[in-house]
Amino acid sequence: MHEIHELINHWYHANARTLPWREPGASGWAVMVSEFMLQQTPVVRVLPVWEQWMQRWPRPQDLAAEPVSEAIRAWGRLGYPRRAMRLHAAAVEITTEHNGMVPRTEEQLRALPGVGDYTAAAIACFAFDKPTVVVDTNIRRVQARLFGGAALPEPSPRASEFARARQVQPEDHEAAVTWNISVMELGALVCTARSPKCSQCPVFAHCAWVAAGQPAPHYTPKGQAWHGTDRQVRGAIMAVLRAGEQAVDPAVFLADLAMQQDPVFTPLQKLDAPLQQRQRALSGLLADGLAASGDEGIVLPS
DNA sequence: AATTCGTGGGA
DNA sequence: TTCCCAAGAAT
Repeated sequence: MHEIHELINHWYHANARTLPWREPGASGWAVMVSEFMLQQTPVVRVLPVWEQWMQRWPRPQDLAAEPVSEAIRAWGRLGYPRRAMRLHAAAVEITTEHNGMVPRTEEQLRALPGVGDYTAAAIACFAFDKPTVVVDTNIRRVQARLFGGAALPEPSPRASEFARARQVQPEDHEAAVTWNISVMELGALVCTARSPKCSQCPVFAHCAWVAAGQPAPHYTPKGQAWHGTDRQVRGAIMAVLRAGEQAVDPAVFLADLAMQQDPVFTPLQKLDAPLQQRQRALSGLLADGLAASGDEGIVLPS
């Protein structure tokens, strides 16, 4: 095990990507913002948005001083805009409850909106050098192969995976901190979900999956439906709200009106969704706080 | 515990 | 073109 630790940590030092939130001077807030944006979103798409975000709101209190609508707009097309809402709420909480300082312990981080087990462990480790047990989709996949001999991890995270992750963690504090990011990076760059680059793997000779002859997955991942879903409609509505400067008449969202020539409405015009679904999607957004009812129509929440 | 929640690039 | 899926969280 000790040899595997050294091989992967050494591989990381030689092959890690240069990312702004990994720079030595990166603040806890910088890491936290990156972790929110990286939840289910690839690095390459996060990079430009993160840069703008940090430029505009270099501290939690800078974001907290603005309405949620600004956070949702600045989130752009990263997807899952509720993350922008939660990041803003977390910034407010940090400002009011933590004196503007991003908490350093997993427990305090975990209590913030939008921070689950993974994100709490990740921030504590990457920003504050705590030897936490970080378990993300990359780490789950690497460990499923390397130690479990399986092609893929279980469809959803299990307690046994967390237990194994803790079990294989280096004892040394500094080695453990590096291990978290190293295994994650290995999963992102080499031990990928589709067509892993085993020829480049530093622990090829130790891999249980390779030793087993690289068996196929014992299940087939179920795809994520998109066309015709409420999410698609919600996305179109949010795109209109983000792009527009003023309130939008609810009727515009709910009916196939001959909408203005304004290109702002093209996401809706390209939509082929029945009235009932539009209604449901809009209601959902209002209920989630991603949209609000203003005097003159639907607006981003203030 | 199973679902829901955006988006877009690559295979 | 269609399908996969990417540093998850909340319910």
